[in-house]
Amino acid sequence: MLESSRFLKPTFMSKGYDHHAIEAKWQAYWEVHRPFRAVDDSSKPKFYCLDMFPYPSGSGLHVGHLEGYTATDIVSRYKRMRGFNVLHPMGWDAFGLPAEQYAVKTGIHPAITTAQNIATFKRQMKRVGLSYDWDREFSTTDPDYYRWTQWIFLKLFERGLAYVAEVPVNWCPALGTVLANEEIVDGKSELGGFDVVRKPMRQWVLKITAYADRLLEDLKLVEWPASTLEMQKNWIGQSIGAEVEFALVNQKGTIRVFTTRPDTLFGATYMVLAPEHPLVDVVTTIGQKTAVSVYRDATARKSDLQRQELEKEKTGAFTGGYAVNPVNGERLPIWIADYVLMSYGTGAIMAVPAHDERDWAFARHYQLPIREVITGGKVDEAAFTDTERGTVVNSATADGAFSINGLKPSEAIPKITEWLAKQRKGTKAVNYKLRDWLFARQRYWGEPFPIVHCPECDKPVPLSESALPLVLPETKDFKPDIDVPQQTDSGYRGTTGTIDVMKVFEAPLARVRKTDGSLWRETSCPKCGASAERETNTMPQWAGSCWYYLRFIDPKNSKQLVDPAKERYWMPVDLYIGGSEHAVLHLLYARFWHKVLFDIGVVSTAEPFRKLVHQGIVLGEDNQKMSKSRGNVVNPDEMMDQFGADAVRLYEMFMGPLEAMKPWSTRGVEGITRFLERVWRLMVNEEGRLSSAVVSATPSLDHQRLLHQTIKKVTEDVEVHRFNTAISQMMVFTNEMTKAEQRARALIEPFVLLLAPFAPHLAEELWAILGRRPSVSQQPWPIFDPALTVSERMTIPVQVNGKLRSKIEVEHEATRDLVERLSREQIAEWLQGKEPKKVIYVEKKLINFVV
RNA sequence: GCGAGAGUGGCGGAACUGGCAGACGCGCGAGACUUAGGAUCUCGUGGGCAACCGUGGGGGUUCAAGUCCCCCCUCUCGCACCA
Repeated sequence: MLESSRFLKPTFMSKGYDHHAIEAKWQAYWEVHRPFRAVDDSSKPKFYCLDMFPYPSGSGLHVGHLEGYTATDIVSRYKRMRGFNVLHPMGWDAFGLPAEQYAVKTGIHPAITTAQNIATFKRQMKRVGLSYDWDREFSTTDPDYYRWTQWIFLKLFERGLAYVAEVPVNWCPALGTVLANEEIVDGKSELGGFDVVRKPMRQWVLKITAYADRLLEDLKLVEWPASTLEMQKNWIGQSIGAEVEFALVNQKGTIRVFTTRPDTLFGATYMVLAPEHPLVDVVTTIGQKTAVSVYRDATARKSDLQRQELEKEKTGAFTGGYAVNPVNGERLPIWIADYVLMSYGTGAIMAVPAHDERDWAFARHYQLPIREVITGGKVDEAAFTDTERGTVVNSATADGAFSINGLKPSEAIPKITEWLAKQRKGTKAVNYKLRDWLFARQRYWGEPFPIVHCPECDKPVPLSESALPLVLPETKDFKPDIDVPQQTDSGYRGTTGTIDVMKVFEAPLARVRKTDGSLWRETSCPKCGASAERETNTMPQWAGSCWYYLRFIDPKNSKQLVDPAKERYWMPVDLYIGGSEHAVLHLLYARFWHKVLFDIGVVSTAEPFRKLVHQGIVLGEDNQKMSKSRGNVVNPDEMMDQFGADAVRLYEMFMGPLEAMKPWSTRGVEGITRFLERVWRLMVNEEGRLSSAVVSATPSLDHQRLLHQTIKKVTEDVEVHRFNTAISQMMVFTNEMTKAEQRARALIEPFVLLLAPFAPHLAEELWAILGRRPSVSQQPWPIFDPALTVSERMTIPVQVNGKLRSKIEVEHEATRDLVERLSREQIAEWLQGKEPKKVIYVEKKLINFVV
């Protein structure tokens, strides 16, 4: 145990500011005294300040991580000094593919690499001086944690929000697993960039679509970046329109279509079904059978990527069948075409080529009629899709009982929708782009599903809550399969010859044997006792990060996911900082789970994260994205070796606005080091003792003003996360104080407090040198006197015709008359004796003579 | 194509509701202290000899525009046949 008296004496140094010694000393102090622990039963106001917890990769922290972590650390330290009870925790999102792929390659168990990586991350974080409450640390891979992840899954299952379905999935042969839509970028896996194929598969799916409306609506409740709100809205993709029934000609049945433009119903000239639509077989005539089946086969062979290729010609086939337009009784030919997707809306559309670009292109290609029902465009040349311009025409029933003619499209839409509903020909309808969330992965390193498949019960049976956690069994066989396809330039190839990319691998858990030699998956049904099989898929990495912010509130609770009283005290997260790459994935999934937990009474808030900020990407010195191959990766450990943690922290914040993408500059870190050394010399002499320049005398009024202006600027900037300008103000203060021969304690001490959240090690040491007791982090934040933030003299720019011609200096209380009189003297040569047409004086700002 | 954000010195970036463009830092230049300086300190530093010109380009509103309005260009991010 370190004796605390050690921290009362300044570290002796012969050569000025020694960041190594100072940082080691104060990190040891914090380790012993734990000033950053959050207390649950506090009467203080709370502040929950959260970082997106990292996946502990093998390469350690990078400077991009540090940007966000430093920002939340400054806010946390600042809020503590402002009297808040701050919860600032850290943990590990440690399930996932990289550790498992490493295990496949090396045979080293993912648990081992994960533990090593966590140790590295934690060491680096402590070295940066991040003020986490380490008592609350956990990893998503801890059985005590994933027990509750499994528990939430059971709740989802109970409520019918987790179900097994045979759905077309994104199968990645190289990774040997299915992927969520959100994990695919441009037809390739987000991780590794491997090709993904579409195939039907029996899978666990979470019914996120049941929450689509609330996920959209509640975006109003949060303070998030506009771009992120926009991305979530787009991803949810709500569109409001109508469903309309078209009766088939000469047979029973109707085609139901979804349209956002019911106002163009009278302009429909044909119908299109998705090639997979079940009615295709019904409507296809004998004569068209061959053409239809040829087209369907061709579509089935196409990958999603091919099918979605842009600028390609629209293709399709006529089925021979017809449907009736409910508003005018017209017979419309029914086509199939792959531009209509089975997965959206009803998988069928009414085609209005005059007012829809896709229909227009298709009609052109197959020479189908184009009928204009909204004037205002040139439908021979292009589809006219505007809803705010143009007038509806040719849109009345034959008997004249109903008409939308003469209306603007945006007016016609609600009118015809209402009429369709009354006539029982259609209904108002809302559609979402959002699809249900494919939740299973055929992997080892993830949370096992607390589910048993029982042949007797003939359905998935949940484990009881008391059986949790269902611990991930031990194995040495992590491979997705014996033969994993390798992706080459010419497509997939197996390691043992040709391979079927459509082959489904058994998940590794299916092969795991217990010590007695039996298979892990062999078990008995919790419901009927019959022999049954465990689910062998595992949950995706997103599962653990969906609710971790709740566990930090009550990390050791063995009875509940979180204690309700503690949850009510700490939630919501007040500030959440992390990368924008999670704008849809993690942030949408977490919001979904949170709403489910809200519905079952586990949480008290509708939304988990009140304020969200994305730190910008840190580029290499060459202005390029940091990457190993470019060799421009900046290593935080090396930077800290050279310049110290405080300098790295300060520089991270000084680079530019938190949200902006900006390049690293080692020269810039040097500049920051010079600033810290100047701060040091402000109050410490050559021998490392308190400088004789530091005096107890009352500071001059000018210096007091500078201090109060600095307190004001730093305070306000920290509140809105503008750390770069806060630091620049501290530099201004330091530069001014450096010039002064006498530096009053009354100035220096508050300044050290301002510096403390930014450069905590240096601030602790300076505080000690000033003879004060630690910890500086527990001192109250300085308060500024507004009266002292304004100067008593002010400089007024004098303009003639808006051009700066002179400046005058006057008392703060100077009257307009005085300012004008003094100004006229200054700019006499510009006025040349003439009387100005107009004189504009902006109080305490500027005076402008118009001649 | 659609949506969001952004274009300011040699560089990173400041500039509250329209009111001194370029704070602060880097770099650069000069000087001081020095045996020495890649340490430190001081001063200077948008362009132009100047009148003047300068916030991506072009119009406009205004006494006054980086900031407001219209048109255009470039870059970044996201979505992408979503009916």
